[in-house]
Amino acid sequence: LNDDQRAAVLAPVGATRVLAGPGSGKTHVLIGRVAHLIHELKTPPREILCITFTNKAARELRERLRDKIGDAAAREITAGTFHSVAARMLRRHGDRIPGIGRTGEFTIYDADDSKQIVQGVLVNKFGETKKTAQPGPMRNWISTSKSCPIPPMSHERFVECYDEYELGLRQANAFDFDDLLSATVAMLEMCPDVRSYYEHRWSQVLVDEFQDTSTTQYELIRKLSQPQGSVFVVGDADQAIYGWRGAEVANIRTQFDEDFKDVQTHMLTTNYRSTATIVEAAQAVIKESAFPSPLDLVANTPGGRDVAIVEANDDREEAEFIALEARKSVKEDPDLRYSEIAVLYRTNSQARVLEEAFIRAGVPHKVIGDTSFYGRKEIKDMIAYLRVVSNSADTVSLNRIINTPTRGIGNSTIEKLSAWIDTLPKTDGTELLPSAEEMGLTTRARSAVLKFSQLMAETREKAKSSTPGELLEAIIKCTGYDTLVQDADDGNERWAFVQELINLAKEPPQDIDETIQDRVGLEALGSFLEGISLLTSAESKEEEGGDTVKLMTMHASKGLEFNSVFISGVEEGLIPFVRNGDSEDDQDEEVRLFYVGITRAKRKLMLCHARERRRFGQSAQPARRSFLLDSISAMLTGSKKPERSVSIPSTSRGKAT
DNA sequence: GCCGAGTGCGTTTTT
DNA sequence: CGCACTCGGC
Ligand SMILES: Nc1ncnc2c1ncn2[C@@H]1O[C@H](COP(=O)(O)OP(=O)(O)OP(=O)(O)O)[C@@H](O)[C@H]1O
Repeated sequence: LNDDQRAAVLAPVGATRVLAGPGSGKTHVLIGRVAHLIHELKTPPREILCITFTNKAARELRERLRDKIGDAAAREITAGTFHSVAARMLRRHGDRIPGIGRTGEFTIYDADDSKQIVQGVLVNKFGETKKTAQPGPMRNWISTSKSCPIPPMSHERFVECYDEYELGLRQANAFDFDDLLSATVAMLEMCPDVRSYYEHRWSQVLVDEFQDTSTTQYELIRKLSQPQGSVFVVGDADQAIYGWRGAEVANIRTQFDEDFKDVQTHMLTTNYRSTATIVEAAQAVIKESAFPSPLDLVANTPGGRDVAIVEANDDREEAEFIALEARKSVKEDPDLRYSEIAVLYRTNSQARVLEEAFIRAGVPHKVIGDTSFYGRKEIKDMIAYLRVVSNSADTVSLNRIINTPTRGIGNSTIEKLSAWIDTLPKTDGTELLPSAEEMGLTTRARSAVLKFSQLMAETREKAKSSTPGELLEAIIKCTGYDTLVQDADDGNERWAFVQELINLAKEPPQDIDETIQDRVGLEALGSFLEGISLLTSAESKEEEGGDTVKLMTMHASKGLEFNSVFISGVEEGLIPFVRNGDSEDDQDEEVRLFYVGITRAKRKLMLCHARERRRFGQSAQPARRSFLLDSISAMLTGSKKPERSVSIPSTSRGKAT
C-alpha cells in the first residue's frame, strides 16, 4: 500500500469517504480496511458488512480476505449487493412490518413477473382485454415511482393501478426488486427492535462503488450505520454510470459529507493499473465531462505505443479485426492469456457480430451478461415449480405451471377455479392448493385439479428433506416434464439446459455470509431461488468460463481489469450513445461510461470504429468516428508516441450473395 | 393443445 | 434481419 492508501485504511472509526480514481487500488484499500478493523480495532468479523456492486465481487472480496484474516473470519463477514442483503433482512424480520402481508418465504418478482401482475390488474379491474392491455409502460412507471424520491407525473389511472398491483404482490407473497430496498428501509423505520438488532449486528459498514448508489440505498446505509455512524464508502464520481436507473452521484459528491458527522475524505490518485498512455487517453476523455471530479490521476507505469485507434469499413470487419488481433496477440506473447483480453461495447446487440467473428476465427470467447439461459421456457418452468413449492401463494408461477405439461387444466378451468377461490374467505393463500374439493367443475377437471394439488403437496413434503437439485429431479420425473422436453424436435439441446439447471441446484448455496447452512429443506430452496433472482450480469452459470476472451458491455466491465481491451463502435451516436430528448446529464454519463471502458486496460487499448454499421438487419448506416476520439488522437500525435493508426483495407472476402 | 405460417416490431445501459 | 407473438388449421 502507498501512503494515501494506508492513510485511508487506518482512518479512525467514523464516517470515511475514499475517492478513488480508476486503478488506484480501491479493492486493496477495502480489504486492508477490513483486516485493520479485525486485527487492530478488534471488531468481531460477524459485525462487518460489505456492500459490493455484484455478488461476484462479494465472493472475490471474501476470497481475498481469507488469506489476510483466515478462513473462519472470512466466512463470518457479510458481503453482498444491496439487493441480496436487503432480501436477507426481509426474510428474517420482514414479517414484523405492520400490514406488510408477506412471510419469510416470499418470492422475488422480476420485471416479467411484475408485468404479469399488472396485466392481471388491467384485465380484471380496468376492463382491458388481453390485447389492449399494455402492462409494460405501466410497470415501468410503477417501478420508477417506487425508487424515485420525486415520483413522476401520476395520472389517476396509474395511481389506482399501482394500488391494485401492490395488492396483487401481497396476495402472491412477493416483493419486486424495488420493494426489496424500500421495504427494508420501511422496516428499519417502523420497527425499532429490528433496527436496533441490525445496528448491533453490523457495527461497521463498508460500501464499494458508492458513486452508483440510489437514494433508497443511501437511506439504507444511513440507517445501518447508526448509532456510531461508522461507515466507510469508496467510489469515484467520474465512474458514475447508473444515473439512468436512479443512482445519485450527489451521494458521493456532497450528500455524504452533509449527512454524516466529521467525515474524513481520502483521495487515491495513483493509477497502478494502466500505462501512462492509457491514463492520458482516459484523462483526455474525462476532460469532456462538464463535472469532472477533483481527482488528478497519475500513472505509475510508463507508457509506450499501447493505445491505437482502428478504423474498419464496416461492423463485420471491425469484429473480424478484433478476433484476429486477439488471436495474434496471444500467439505472439506466450504470457498473454485469452482471459486477459476483453472486448467492450455500448449495446448488447453489438455482441452478435463480434461473437460471430470470434466463432469464425476459432478464438475462445464468452459473452458476459447473457441472461438468455434464465429466459428459456424450460428453465422458467422449472423455476416456477420450485417457487410454488417454496411459496404456494405465488400466483404468477402457479399460472405458469398449472398446465405445463398439460394435465387437463385449461383456461376455462382456471377461470372457474379462480372465481371460486375469490368466493372463499381471505386466507393467506397457503391453503389454496390443497382445498380444491368443493368447487363447481366437471368431474374430469376436478380430478385433474385434485391430482395436481396432491402432487404439489407431496412435492412440498419432499422438499423438507431434499436439496433443491434433488427436488428438481423429482419434479421433472413425476410431472413428466422430462419426456415433454426430450420428445421435442430440439429435445436434446433443451434437455441439456434442464440438466444444467439441475447441476446448478445441486451446488452448495452461496450466501451473503458463509456460516453453516442447511443444504436440504425449504430454507435451502429459498436461498437457491433468491440467488437466481438476484443474479447480476457479471455472474454466469460456469464461473469465469476458463481461458476465454470476455465480451461485455462497458457497464458490465465496471470494476474489472484486463491486459488488453478493445472497445468496439466508438462512433457518433453510439459512443456516446445519443437518444432524442437527452439531457446534458445523460450525455455526461455517456462520457463517463467511455472513461470507465478505457480505464479497464492495463497494457493495451484499441479503440475501434467502423465507417458503416448495420442497424438491425437491413441497411448499413454510414458512421463517423466519435468526437471523443479527437482529443485522444490529438494527444497521441502530440506526444512522441505516434498513434498507431490502423486502417483495415477492404477484404476480398467473398460474400455469397 | 400443438404446430406452422404470418405479422409486426425493435436496440441503451440492469439490480 | 431475427424474434416474439398471434392466429388458424389440424
Ligand atoms: N500500492 C500498490 N502497489 C502496486 N500495485 C497496486 C497498489 N494498489 C493497487 N495496485 C494494483 O492496481 C490495480 C487496480 O486495483 P483495483 O482493482 O483495486 O482498482 P480500483 O481502484 O478498484 O479501480 P476501479 O475503480 O477502476 O475499479 C490492481 O491490479 C492492483 O493490484
